[in-house]
Parts: sequence; C-alpha cells; structure tokens
Amino acid sequence: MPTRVTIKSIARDLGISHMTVSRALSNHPNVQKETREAVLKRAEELGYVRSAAATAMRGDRMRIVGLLLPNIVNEFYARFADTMAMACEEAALHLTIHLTRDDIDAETQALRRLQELQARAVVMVPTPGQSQAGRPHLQAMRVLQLIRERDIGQPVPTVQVDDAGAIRDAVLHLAAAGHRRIGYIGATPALSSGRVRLAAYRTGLAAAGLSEEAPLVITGAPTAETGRAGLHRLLESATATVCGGFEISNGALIALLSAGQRPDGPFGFVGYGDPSFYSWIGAGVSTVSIPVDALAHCAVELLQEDAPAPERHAFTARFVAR
Amino acid sequence: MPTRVTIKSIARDLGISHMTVSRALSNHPNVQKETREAVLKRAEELGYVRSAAATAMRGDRMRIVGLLLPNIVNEFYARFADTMAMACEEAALHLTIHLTRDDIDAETQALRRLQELQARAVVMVPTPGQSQAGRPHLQAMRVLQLIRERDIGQPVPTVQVDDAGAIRDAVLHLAAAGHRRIGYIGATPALSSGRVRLAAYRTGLAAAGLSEEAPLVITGAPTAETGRAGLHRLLESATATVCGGFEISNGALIALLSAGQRPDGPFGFVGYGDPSFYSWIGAGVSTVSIPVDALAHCAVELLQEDAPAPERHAFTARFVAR
DNA sequence: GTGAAAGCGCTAACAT
DNA sequence: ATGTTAGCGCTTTCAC
Repeated sequence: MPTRVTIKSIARDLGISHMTVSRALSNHPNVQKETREAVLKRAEELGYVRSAAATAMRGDRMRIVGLLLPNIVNEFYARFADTMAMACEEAALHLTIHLTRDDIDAETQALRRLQELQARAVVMVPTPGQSQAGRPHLQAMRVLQLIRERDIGQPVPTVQVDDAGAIRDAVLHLAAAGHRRIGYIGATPALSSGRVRLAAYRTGLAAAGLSEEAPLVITGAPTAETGRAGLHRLLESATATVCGGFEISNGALIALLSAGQRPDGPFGFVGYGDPSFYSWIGAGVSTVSIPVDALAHCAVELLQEDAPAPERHAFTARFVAR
Repeated sequence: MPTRVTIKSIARDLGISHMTVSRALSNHPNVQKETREAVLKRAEELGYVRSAAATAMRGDRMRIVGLLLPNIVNEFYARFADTMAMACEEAALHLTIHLTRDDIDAETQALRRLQELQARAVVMVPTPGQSQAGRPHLQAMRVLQLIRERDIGQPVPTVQVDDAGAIRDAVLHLAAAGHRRIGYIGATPALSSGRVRLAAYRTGLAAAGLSEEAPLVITGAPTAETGRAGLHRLLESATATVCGGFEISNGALIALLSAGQRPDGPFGFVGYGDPSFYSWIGAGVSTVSIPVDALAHCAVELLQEDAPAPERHAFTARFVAR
C-alpha cells in the first residue's frame, strides 16, 4: 500500500518546508508564484487530498451532517433526503444517513456516533418514545428536529408540517361536492401526526355540518396496506375519503383504481402527499400537498447558520383540488 | 461553549495520567479495577466520546462508507440505501450519501471528498459518461461498483443484476397466454441497462416465434412518464407489454389501472421491480422481481472484507407470474 | 517569502 | 499498574 500523500511528503519531494506547501495549497499570499505552481502541480500529480481528520483535530468540526430518519423508503423521507443531499453537496457537506426504525436506542446510538465524528449538525425525526437511559450529551453539535418534536434537554429549532388546514379543506371540498358520508384513513392516534390529522378531519366534518360516524374512521399503521384495506371497507360504507399519510394514500389510491374507480370518480378521493403521478391519473388526484422541498431547504439553511434560533418553522400543506 | 471532553481533561480531573484513562476506556488489562471504574464513571458523566479524527490520524481509516447514487427517490435505490444503511448501522459504519444525478463531475467531486474523510469504502453506481479530466486517485479506498460497470483504472468488485432471463421469461409467459402483439416499454438504449433489457425482450420474442414490430417497442427516459405514455400507445397497438424499469413500470401500471383495466388481463402486463403493492392489486401483478436486499447485503459483506476479489457478483432477477 | 515549533486527541512503545 | 514520549497531518504563531 502506497503511503499517504501529505504536505510533508510533497515538501520532501520538492525539497522545501511543509509549511510552504501548506501555504501554497491554501492560497496564502506569501508564496512565490513558481513555488506555488510547482506545489500545485505535484499535488495534482500525486493525488493529494487534505486530511479532514487533521483539520478536525485543529478544532474545526467535520463537514458532516447527520440525518436520522425512521426509514428512507417512505416517499416523503426519500424526497426529503434527496433534496437535502443535493443541498449538502452544494455546501460541501457530507450527509450521513442513520435509520432509527423509530427505535430510541438506535437514535441514541446514532447521535453518539455522530459526535465521535464531530459532525457539525444533525437533522432528526425524533422517535416517539421517551428515553429511559440518560439523554445523550449533544455537546457542540447543532440539532434540528424534523416533523416531530421531543424535549431533548435543550431548545432546538424545529421544522414542522402544518397540515391541519389542508385536511379540513379537503373534507369541506368533498362536502361541497355533495358527499355526506366522508371517511378517513390515517395513522394510529398513537403517533402525534396521527392525532393531529384525525382532529383536522373532525374539524372539517364539524365545519361542514356533518357528524362523525365511527365506522368511517379507519386508523392503523402508516402503511400502504392500511390504505388498501381501509379503502375496501369505505367503498361499502362511505361515498368519499380523505387520507392521512403518504403510504396510506398510495395504498388507498391503488385499491381505488383496481376496483375500477377513477379518482375523480363518483367515489370522492383525497390523497396525502403529491408524487408526480397523482397529477396525471385521469383528471388528476386531489390531494394534501406537502412542501417537501421547502422543508428540506429550510433545514439546510438552518444548518448553515452559526446559531440558529430555537424556533418552530412550520410549513403549511395545501389542499389541491384536481 | 464548553471545552471538549478528552482523555486528558478526564485525566486532569482525576489527577492521573491520560494514558491510564486511555487504557481504562479501551479495556486494556493493565488498569486497576477501581481506577478503571472511576474513569468510566467520570467519562459517562461528562459525556466523553472518543474523537474519530484523532483515531483516524493514527492510521485507522474513518468508519465511513460512501454511497454514490444517481438519486434516492427511485424505489430501487431507496430500498438499496435502506438495507445498506441498516447493515452499516449494525457494523458501526457511517453511510454517507452522495447524489450524482448521473453527472460525472459530481461523481468525481464526491469521490474526492470521500478521500478527504478517509472513508473506508465507496459503493457507486458509476455515471454513464467517460471522464474527460483525469481519473480520481482512489488511494486506499475500497471501491465497489453497483448495477453498472465502468473502467476506473483498477479492477474492482461489482454487484450486478442479471435480468435478461427474467425478461425473456416474461415474454414467453405472455406468448403462452396467447398474446401475439407483445410490446416493450423501457429505458433508452443509451443506457447499458436499456440495451440489455431490450435485447432480452427480443430474445424472448424470437424464442416465442414472434417477430418484432417497431411500433411496439417504446424507449425513453427511465421515468414514470415514459411508462404512462408508452402504455397509452400500446393499449391501441398491442395486447400485452413487458416493462423494463422501475419507474416506467409504475407509470405504466398506474396508466393501465386508470384506463379501467386490471393487471391480470385481458391486456397482458408484466412490470419491473416488486414493490409490495404489486402483490395485492387484483390477483397480483406479474413482474420481473429484483432481489434488492440480496444486492445490498452482498455489497456490505464485500465492504467488510479486507481485500475483496475484483469479481462480478450477479444476482438473477426472477419472473414472477401472478 | 520561507521555515521551525507547538499543539489539536489519541495510542504504541518504552520507561518506571 | 501507571507514567512519559513521540508522532499521525495540519495550521497558527513566531522567527528569520
């Protein structure tokens, strides 16, 4: 194995001091033109790369940002990660992904390892539970909470989605179209997002002057399967439904289509999330559109700041009628 | 800002040498029981974490693995990343994601930055083009190519998908069901995967004793939109189709469903990839099933090896009739 | 314009 | 069982 190319090895190679090499490589003015050029040329030839470890040892944090997500297959998280990865690339930051599966121990572990790395910052979707072990020491690492909020012993900025208005609007939209039996398929109220969305559905019903009928409210795991099963039941008992989750929405939509119905069809359908294909099924799928990219960009901007205020940044979802 | 907790700060705190602290923390036998316990206790209290940078400076590479992908929204890449992230978590490796958008400069840049980090390894889907600039110096970093192969100046292991057999089987399956006008919707032959899959489709036609009809072969960008548009055309000119791409398949399937057709006929449909919902649409969607998890696990295993042989690891896709 | 020294956090090697 | 030294690659500080 060839020894590492360092400023010292280049210096020896050129018969000069390693300091001159350092200066040449970091554009310091006090280097003779020819010396600088010789250094740059040799560095290029040998494939020199500055050691991030050595830089970190001198006090700088690593140019690393951690991203803690429950998973990355979920459309929302994938899109979020995608946008964040691009933004990080632009800011010359490394984005490291840590999947928690919503397990607090995995989360704690990931945070700990990010500190070993001296990561600059971490964007996390906090796991629902409360830690039984002590809170991790966050030291100098910037923390930013996404989607959910949890007390981690210090105030941190959060980036949230406010979808209550959009869900209420969805119900009102269906009611205005004449629907009286409007169902809801969403995540279990055990999740805070599940609670909020269900409450928004109820607000919508009330605003439309409709009363809730228990059999029309279907909650379960936030999976496509829940959406599929839910829609099957609602096809018999309701005339329309609102979905409260990405996977659930996709599952329900596929079930609707495979039942031979169109999304703009007699059965009223409002999805959740806005993958591109929603816009070209039939006349388009009405949906609660989440501004994923805006969320991701906000997150990256906050990461760039020296001392981001521990504020709540809420992004409003929009009901899109199609 | 509180100064960093280091072995030296703990040593001062305890009035002992930093070496004793180091030994205690790394389970070296030569430490008195009480001393060790005192150290561990204090370290825990202060939230000490070993500096990865310092460790890296001493010669160890960082416990970082880079993953270079065109994007992460694509179902296949998302699932691959998901599985890899879990496996890395288990192996105490950090997985850093770098999106190339199939741009060779982005790729080169990402590789360079991974070296600055002294990443242990990189799993990359090489971009199609050829680099005009010189090849990056890979130094001691292990490289593993995924899906595609490109000469990067040194032999490296590759993890590939062999889907030709499955695509041929798909055509034969449709032919056996009586279809004579079997279409194909796939990626442009500009991509190597596009070429291979199209060739497999042709092999299938030949094996079934059918001749190719140009209008039935639709290629384009590997997007859902290509699938949608393709299926619309084929609905008029063909009686069945095989898909050659994840996004294309999803797009075509949605188009099929929203045309009021069921995937189990009369129009013969074979998708590509096997997201969970394919199994519960109607009687199920026949598809070319790609063993994503096996690919990901193979990749992680190769990363663990000291000196993985530069072999080609091919995973065979299976045609699943449903 | 260039160089020498020191120190960031850590551990292997060598004292004691 | 514990302590001291040196050096990994780099930049800041202080000579020259």
